[in-house]
Amino acid sequence: MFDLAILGLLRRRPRHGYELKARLLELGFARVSFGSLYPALRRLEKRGYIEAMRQTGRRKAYRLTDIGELEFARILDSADDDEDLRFNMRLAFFEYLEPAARLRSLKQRRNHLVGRLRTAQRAMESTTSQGPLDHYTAALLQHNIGTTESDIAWLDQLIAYARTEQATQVPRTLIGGKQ
Amino acid sequence: MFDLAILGLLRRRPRHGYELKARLLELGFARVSFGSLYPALRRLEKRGYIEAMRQTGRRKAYRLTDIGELEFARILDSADDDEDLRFNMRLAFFEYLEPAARLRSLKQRRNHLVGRLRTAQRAMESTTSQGPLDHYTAALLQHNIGTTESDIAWLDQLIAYARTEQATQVPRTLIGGKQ
DNA sequence: TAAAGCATGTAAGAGGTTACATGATTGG
DNA sequence: CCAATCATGTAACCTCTTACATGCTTTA
Repeated sequence: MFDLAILGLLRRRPRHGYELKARLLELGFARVSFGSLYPALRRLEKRGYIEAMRQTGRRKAYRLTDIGELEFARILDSADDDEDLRFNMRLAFFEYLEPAARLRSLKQRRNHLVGRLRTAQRAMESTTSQGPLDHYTAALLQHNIGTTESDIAWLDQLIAYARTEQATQVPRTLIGGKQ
Repeated sequence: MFDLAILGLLRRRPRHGYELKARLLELGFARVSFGSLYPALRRLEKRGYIEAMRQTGRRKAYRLTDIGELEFARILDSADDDEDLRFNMRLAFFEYLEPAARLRSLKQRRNHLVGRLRTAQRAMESTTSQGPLDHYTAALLQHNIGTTESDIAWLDQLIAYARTEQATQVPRTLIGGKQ
């Protein structure tokens, strides 16, 4: 789960485990325990994606290897729109994705959320039709709908931005230079 | 993870596994696979919290036992504010919690979110101060702050509602009947 | 009667959680 | 020098995921 986050943070510069945890917290990934972080680091090291470099004292900084960079690019580009946290992690490293891939990724996520919104709305209708809901269940369903709508609106902003990025880029080919 | 949800849905009435999945989807818990649902059902059965009652054909409906109801109450009342999904699940079954416990639970969750908001704001400041962020990371941090603020506002509404519930209740004791 | 959808189940493997254990470094 | 914090690590347990396998029931 943290593979993407770890590789992404190490891509910026080498860091040790304890520091990684602080960065992850900043990015909004609260529940990261050392019991999962350190095993994850060793797993990634065993697979050759990262390399340990002893630092002062007990510290053990890791740096991203070449195949680690490839693996990072692979995970970053693989569609994974079902889980919110996973999408957010990918977004945190969007700078390493090329503009066209960004746009594709954002659109896919949007589609997914639209589907989720429909599900939520249908749930609201069907449960309401068979008798009045208790206040808290109704509040939850309504909140599900509201947050999904607001997430879609947010994505629309990101999509609009991504489009301008593409438009300002020099086209790779002279054909199909659609702005 | 689904224990609370399964027990809560079975508390309303007996259901079979396949149906449980549909109800869970309605409540907004999208990622529930049969590979986790059926083992969970047998786990709960082994512990005596639910009982199977064969239905037509292959169907196997489960009903909540007495100790299952106790276990449900225990999980429902245990604080668990760190994970969003878990809190939402508890909220979906708030009707089975007594008003005082609801209010306590909502306040705890609010406190937790306020802490998360502070973390997010500090992250925004500290990362901004050391050079400009790339657009998407900045958008993510800003979005973290925004959704947390909006969740707090939502909780404030729920807390206000919970207070009126308490106020309209007949006080259990004549002493301390603070409205 | 064949296809699609309903319904349950198992096995292997990956990965997370909690709890425990240890050692280094810094500040009062 | 003691406490707090930094820093890493292990082990047992649990649960989830994916993939596979099976059989029933409805409807076209």
